[in-house]
Amino acid sequence: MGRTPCCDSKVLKKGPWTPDEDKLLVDYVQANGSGNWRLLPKLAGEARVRDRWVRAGLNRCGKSCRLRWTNYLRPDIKRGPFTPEEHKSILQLHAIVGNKWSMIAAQLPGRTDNEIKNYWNTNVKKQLRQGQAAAVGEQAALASLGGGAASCPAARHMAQWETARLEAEARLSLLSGTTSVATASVAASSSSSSTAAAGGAEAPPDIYLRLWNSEVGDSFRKSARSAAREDQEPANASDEAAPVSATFARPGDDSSAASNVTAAAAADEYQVFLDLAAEDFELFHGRHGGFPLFPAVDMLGETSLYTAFD
DNA sequence: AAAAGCTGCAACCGCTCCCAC
DNA sequence: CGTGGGAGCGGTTGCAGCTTT
Repeated sequence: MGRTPCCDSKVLKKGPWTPDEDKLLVDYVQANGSGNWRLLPKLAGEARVRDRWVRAGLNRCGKSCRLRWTNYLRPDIKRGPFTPEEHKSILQLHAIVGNKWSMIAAQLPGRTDNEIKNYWNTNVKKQLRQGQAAAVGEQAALASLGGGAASCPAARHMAQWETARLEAEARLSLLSGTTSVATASVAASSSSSSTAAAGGAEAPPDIYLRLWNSEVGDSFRKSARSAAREDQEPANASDEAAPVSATFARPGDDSSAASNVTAAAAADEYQVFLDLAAEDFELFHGRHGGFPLFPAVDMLGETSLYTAFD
């Protein structure tokens, strides 16, 4: 597009940061706050000059400064291995939002998106691969014995989650383009645009739509919006329809909708979700017994969506 | 003991989104 | 309304440390 580069890569330093550079960056951010990353290297250097320090300042791209600060130098970053609770949360959240690492990180205090991304790409994916390999071996063995089709619980689980998530997104998108999502998703789930899931006025709401209106969904929505934009957004429900996957700011998301769900019901739904994730956690730790096919969904009486995996 | 292979993580790259003009 | 620039995000890479042979 002919856009000018954000920095001169021939002049600016790349590669690992030195302790001196770290200190320059930390000193500057602590004194002036983060933001304006493009000017930060120059300003940080000038501050040093005024203080009569010898070094010439940060010879780094502002982008690199932002990355170093947010992923490594920020004082509230938690170091060390992920706890089982964090692991569980990552599985849950990834099932809902996919590779939206920043959104997942927003739910895990002290963890950065980069850290979670690395954790996913190394640990979780590795476990998934191992599960698939084990399933292939198991399937071959069973086939040689004339047994039935075997399956990898982990692989099936991921496919199920992903499919369900995509379906929920699709339904949300459809709903956002037609009528009030709040009414459709929370009150009765009887919208015709979600007939595949609900199938009738008496059918229970889709679990993801219900989840969306629980505290988890609320938390996501909060993290997805900047404070500034929240101030500017009108309180009514006439927002333009937007893709759910892009913003997680579901149109028509207002308090009247939330009022249709009692606090107790919301807590119950959240617990159902957590219980389901607890199954996942055991599964990823080598329990290759029977795989529960969306027990939470079954509890809600909605099974038709997911039977294709059987 | 040394070389080869593997793993995990920090950092970079390129793209998209958002906002100011 | 269109355009340019800044900020942020996700994907990818490179390297240091560890393990295996």
